[in-house]
Amino acid sequence: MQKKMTDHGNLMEHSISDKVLIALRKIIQAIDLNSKSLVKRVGLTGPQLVLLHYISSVKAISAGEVAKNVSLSQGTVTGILDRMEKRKLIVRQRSIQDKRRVMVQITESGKQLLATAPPVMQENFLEKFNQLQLWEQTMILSALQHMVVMMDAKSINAAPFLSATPIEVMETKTAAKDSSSNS
Amino acid sequence: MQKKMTDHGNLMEHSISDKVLIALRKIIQAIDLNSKSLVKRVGLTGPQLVLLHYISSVKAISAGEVAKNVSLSQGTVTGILDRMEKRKLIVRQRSIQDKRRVMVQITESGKQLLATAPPVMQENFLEKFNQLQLWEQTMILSALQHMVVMMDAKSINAAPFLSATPIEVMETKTAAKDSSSNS
DNA sequence: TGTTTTTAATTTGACATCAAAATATTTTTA
DNA sequence: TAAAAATATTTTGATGTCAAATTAAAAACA
Repeated sequence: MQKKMTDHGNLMEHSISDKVLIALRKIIQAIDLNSKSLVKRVGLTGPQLVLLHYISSVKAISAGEVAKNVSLSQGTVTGILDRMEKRKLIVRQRSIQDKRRVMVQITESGKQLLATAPPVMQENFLEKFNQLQLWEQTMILSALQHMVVMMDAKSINAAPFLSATPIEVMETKTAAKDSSSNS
Repeated sequence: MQKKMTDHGNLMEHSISDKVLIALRKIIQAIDLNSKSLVKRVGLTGPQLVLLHYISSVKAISAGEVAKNVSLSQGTVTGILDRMEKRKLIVRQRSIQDKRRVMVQITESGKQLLATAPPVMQENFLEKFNQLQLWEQTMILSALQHMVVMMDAKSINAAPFLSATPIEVMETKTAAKDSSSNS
């Protein structure tokens, strides 16, 4: 009666892996909630903010590069850019050298909005996290990274949530057959 | 010139908290990818599978209870149920005692599908996780739970991803008043 | 009894997300 | 040069997600 069945409380015994997944789910929802709250506070969703940050960190970049660097699919990025363009936070312009490409740039009003925007991640979280002892931070990180490995998340090359990590414009030479793309 | 900081003080190089967030993102994407791969393998998405598991574990349950127990919003559940009903994996039926409520039940073909379905979470992950030493599992769990607290995830009461943990209709709990819903 | 409030579910509208298909434009090849 | 292959983006179609609005019914109230 205590092991596999719940008599009437929802307190059935979860296995550790169950608990892990529950925690994971809560984290995911927290992130999602934060994105929704961002909309109200800034009028931008989390993903939009991530993209905008990234775009603002380089002078001009192609849509595909953006997608790669924030690790979203091209189609997803197209949609997000659409919305941001409609609101004049960014501009798109076909490249003249290569008319397949679409270059993206942040606008003045995009910059302004960005200036007033909170970090992508909950300030709340960052504050608390940064107050932890270094060993604690490290432990959490390593636990998460262990999770990543176990979940066999492909090499997703995810960009961070909050800081717009450039990756350096690289507009000069993307072509050719660069063979050394290992990491 | 690349070593500077952004306006908001975010480091260009990844801080630990950045890395935490990157890891988190990868985990989220892994979960999502798994859901997408489920569709191909079983024809059900992750959320659908979670719901179906849950529904199969009780004789009949209202849509709202389902939502509560898998911690999704009512509207979300309505949509998922719509799709599953269309595919005859479940049936919906208005309660006679209380015509606001909609009772949900799994069908035979739902059961059959479920029987062939893999766990909601990557088998891959579970296998690896369960091979870990207990202390390692515990450490990971506690790290995640620490994250949850820091993210101030409201009490979400999330149901586990994979095991359809009943919660057993909990009729006695909710209201002390009406006791005439014997089913 | 009738009115108000509460509750359950669905609808609506907005967003994110992906794979796959469709377009447009190089680049490569024959 | 013309045809084929590769690349960059957008579209399409399906799903999930939520809050807020709506609809229906029950409960509380006066």
